Amino acid sequence: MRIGELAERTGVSTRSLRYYEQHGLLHARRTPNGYRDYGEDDVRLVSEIRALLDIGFTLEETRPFVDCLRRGHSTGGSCAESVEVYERKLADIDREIRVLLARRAEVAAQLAQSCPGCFVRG
Amino acid sequence: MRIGELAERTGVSTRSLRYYEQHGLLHARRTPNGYRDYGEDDVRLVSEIRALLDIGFTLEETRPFVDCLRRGHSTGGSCAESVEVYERKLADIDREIRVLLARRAEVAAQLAQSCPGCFVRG
DNA sequence: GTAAACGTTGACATCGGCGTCAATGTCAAG
DNA sequence: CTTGACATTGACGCCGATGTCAACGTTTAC
Repeated sequence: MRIGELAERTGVSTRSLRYYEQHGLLHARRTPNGYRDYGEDDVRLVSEIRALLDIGFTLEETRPFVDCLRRGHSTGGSCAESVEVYERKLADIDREIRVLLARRAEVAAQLAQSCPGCFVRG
Repeated sequence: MRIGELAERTGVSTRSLRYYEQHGLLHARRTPNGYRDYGEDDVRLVSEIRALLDIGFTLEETRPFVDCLRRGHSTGGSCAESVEVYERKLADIDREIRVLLARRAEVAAQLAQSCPGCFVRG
């Protein structure tokens, strides 16, 4: 299928698809006229990428998952490297949450100080 | 005092000080030779800006605080507009935290699924 | 007089994922 | 032949705060 169809079926813009390819996450065959030619498997790959990006992964971090799928695994996460990324990501998220909680506390404290009448739930 | 001294006393780069001024948060008198000339009060203003930026406020959001100080209040947060920003910020942070928690859950779930042996604390 | 240290403005680079426009090629339908 | 939908590559814009460099003026100390 051509890029337009892949875009439509995955809900990803053609711009993004080319971007993914530019970064080596997607490989497209070319038809004689130079058009990109994708197979059914690519729908899966793109879906995996999107799902991960939506959860906050960077494009780079999706690479192990894509590689994993391409190696024939049923899930992008069933490879050691993917698991590592999962765990790093969990740690990242936890760190971010701690930062936000600390920040929240600080803001709440300052608010309480400068506005004694303001109640802050939490 | 000149910009170098203010930078040193506040721990803020001269680049940043000029940036704050460019965005109307700082006003500097000029000496005859064109150098910026700051007063003691400006140390306070800059400290307020930095403190807020460090807690995750945008430069724009620090404006009410600066204005508040400039109007003679002892604290940047003791004005109605500042309190509003505080509250908006708290809401923002809470929203971000919720997003991260949801994200964390999702990542943990996927990890658990693709790596049944991996334990995830939380 | 001259070097060092400081000041000035202006402009480009960063980061990430993508929108968007431009200039141009391809192909199917009328 | 022409129109329109689709494809190609390349490049700029965005967002926010700041680093950094350039090219130049000022002050201080020797």
